[in-house]
Amino acid sequence: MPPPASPPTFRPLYGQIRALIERALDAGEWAPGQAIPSEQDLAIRFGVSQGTVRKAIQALAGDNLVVRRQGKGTFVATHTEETASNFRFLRIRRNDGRAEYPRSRLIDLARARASAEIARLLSLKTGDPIFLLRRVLEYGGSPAVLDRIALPAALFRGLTRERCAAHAGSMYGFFETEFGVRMLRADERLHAVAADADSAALLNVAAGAPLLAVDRVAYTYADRPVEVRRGLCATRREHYWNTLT
Amino acid sequence: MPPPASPPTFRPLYGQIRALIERALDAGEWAPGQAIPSEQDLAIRFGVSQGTVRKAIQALAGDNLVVRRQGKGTFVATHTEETASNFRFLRIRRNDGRAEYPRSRLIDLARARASAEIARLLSLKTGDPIFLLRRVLEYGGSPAVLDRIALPAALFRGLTRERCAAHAGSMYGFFETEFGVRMLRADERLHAVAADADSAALLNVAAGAPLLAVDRVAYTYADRPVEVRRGLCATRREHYWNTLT
DNA sequence: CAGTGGTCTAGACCACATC
DNA sequence: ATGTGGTCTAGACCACTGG
Repeated sequence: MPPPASPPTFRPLYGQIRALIERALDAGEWAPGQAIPSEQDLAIRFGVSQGTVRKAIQALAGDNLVVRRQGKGTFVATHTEETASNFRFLRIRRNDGRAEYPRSRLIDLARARASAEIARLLSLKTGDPIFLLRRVLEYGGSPAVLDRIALPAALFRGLTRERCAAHAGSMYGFFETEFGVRMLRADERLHAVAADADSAALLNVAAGAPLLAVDRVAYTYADRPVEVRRGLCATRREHYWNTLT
Repeated sequence: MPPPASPPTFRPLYGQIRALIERALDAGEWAPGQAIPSEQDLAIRFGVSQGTVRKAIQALAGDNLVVRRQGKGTFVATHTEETASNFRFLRIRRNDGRAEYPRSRLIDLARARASAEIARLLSLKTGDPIFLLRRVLEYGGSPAVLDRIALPAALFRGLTRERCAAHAGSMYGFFETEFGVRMLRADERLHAVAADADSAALLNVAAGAPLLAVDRVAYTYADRPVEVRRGLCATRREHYWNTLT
């Protein structure tokens, strides 16, 4: 008979170093977009070899928590760059293949209290204060996506319609810069639904038209959930893309 | 003035080794599910160090072309295992979270000629012979997905309704075992559409009901396209899931 | 027990960016 | 010239598997 399933206590050194660096990132020791110390410096700091630090950093880079640039250094990942990292989590593209980032238009912003469902997804208690905001993404002036976004009020103190509307780029860049909330990962579930009258008007489609509903929960460090959103996408000129491996 | 943009000719050694191993995989030197030679053996064969072979193999493992198992060896990836690898490319899950693999039911199978669109996607010429098949995926006896699948006839000689219906598991396991065609990667584009009468009947929904349309092109080694399919999913009890990083 | 992949280290050198 | 990350090597040892 086999032994009674001894716990898998083994944890490689580079995994522990990775956790230490990740904790430092979470604590804000280095700002988004800024360089973290060199491999050599971190090796001295943690008392391990450079190769072990390298494996730790490469694991972090694999999860997009940092970005490595040969000859320059390793940088804390950010949503605020001019490049594709700005819209890292945007899976909506134009059908014709034209590379174009959408324009965001705020519809409304309100304080509210978390429903049981929202509370569960955000690890809050039912009735905890949240923000609810709606916005539309437009491609070439035409509305394509209507997002309803729920945020824990505790993490977004001072969020106002004005500050929100003033920001041109991506939502997550805004969250990162203004509130220090960094989105690292998100889970999505997609359904096909019929447009209700309200959404249909905002998306400029007929009521009842088929829409792509994208339900997302976004997480920051240590898998703490910090956003729940539902996006409704009119897939006339746009689509949701994905690659399977 | 800077030099006129010399071509980036640098290619790391482990990348070249990776390409050599990949070519051997493509040539069928080792069968799916079987072990490839050990790192040490491959290092001798290619005249490089074990560490370089390791990096090459880890790159292949990262793309799911092989699977590494500590203490056992490195194995050619397969779609025919009892585990999750059987339905590696299936992104449809039940809403209630119950882990359940669907049952596949063949609707029909026909020879046809590639349309311009299909030919383009499969790198064929318009009019080249293809197979067109339709099947339904059922969860707990209820139809959830209707797939229309186009395959180049040249790669699937001898495909018949009987052989197709006889196979219980995943489509790609069937393709791998019976025709030696290994699906390695796929691109998907999702739209929301209204159900036509035919699809609605097969999916047991009302005509005009919103459906999730999943358009997929699947590739084998060297990015050769070998399948085009459109899946129509009634997302009542199921959804399409994705993780963003 | 032997064989496999996994970890850790140390050193040398390469490619890239900046000064 | 210097400092960064990237590659390549060599060797030692660890964790896991199966005979």
